[in-house]
Amino acid sequence: MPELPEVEVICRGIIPHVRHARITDIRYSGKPLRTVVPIDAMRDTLLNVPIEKIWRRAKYIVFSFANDMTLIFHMGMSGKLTLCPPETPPAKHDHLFFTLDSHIQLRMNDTRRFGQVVFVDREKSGDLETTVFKNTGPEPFSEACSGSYLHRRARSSNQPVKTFLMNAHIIAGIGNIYANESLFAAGIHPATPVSNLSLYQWEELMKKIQAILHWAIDCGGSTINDYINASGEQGYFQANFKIYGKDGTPCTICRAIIEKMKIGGRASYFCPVCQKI
DNA sequence: CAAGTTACCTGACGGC
DNA sequence: TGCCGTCAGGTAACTT
Repeated sequence: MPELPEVEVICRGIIPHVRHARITDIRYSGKPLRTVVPIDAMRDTLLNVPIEKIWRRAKYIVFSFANDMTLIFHMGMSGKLTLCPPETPPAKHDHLFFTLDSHIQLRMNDTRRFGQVVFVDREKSGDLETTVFKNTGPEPFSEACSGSYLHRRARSSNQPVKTFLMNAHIIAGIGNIYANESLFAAGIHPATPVSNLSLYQWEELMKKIQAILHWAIDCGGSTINDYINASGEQGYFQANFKIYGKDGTPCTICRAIIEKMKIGGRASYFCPVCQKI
């Protein structure tokens, strides 16, 4: 599921059902996630406290409570937040169950358990950007995340551009799929050393990144309405993949056969004609 | 010290 | 059928 668009879709889907609600009960499967689940702190401080605000930062979903405590979820490779009636039997890999006073249950399901839940105490909650997110790069839709910003960060590096885009310390929210798709849209070979790219190329790439992320959110958004009923909910964007997973098939632009290579240990797809180093 | 590798975990898939 | 290796949308801690 979870790159920026998927996390954004989950977030938008749960907001109407969760905002202003209070958690009345928290249960935990006991299975370890990527980091220790702060079950005691959650039970001690969050029960019956209104949830004030829910938003996305990078690939994280942040819940802030009326008592200034904050809870942050990361979905890892396979995590989801789902809503269901509280009496719904636990599904395989449901790990956290938050019963709400709105007679709904928010669940975190995560097959591979690379996800995490971070509890942030009152003292640090006020300034997440300088604590939890101090090493997280700017949001792709923000002013700070411009072509010139990327150009500057790339100056003294020979990293492949795809690895650079997937580095959350440089720019937030881009994973393997959207790195591949954005580079195809921009006509840039994923192995291109970042120092080779001109300011103009960074500006064009940044526009493609934003357009593709917006498009993907809109596609996922079409399933938001029935999110509460959704079992195995999916966005539509995979129907629009132009390069990810398309090795061996013709490029939609030039009909050349799409190739696959590993870059930084991750599957990378490119058109050998349209994407130049 | 930038950049490559490993570790965390389950499940799906292909080859034999 | 089943056993094995490989791979999967992320990230941080390692090593080189």
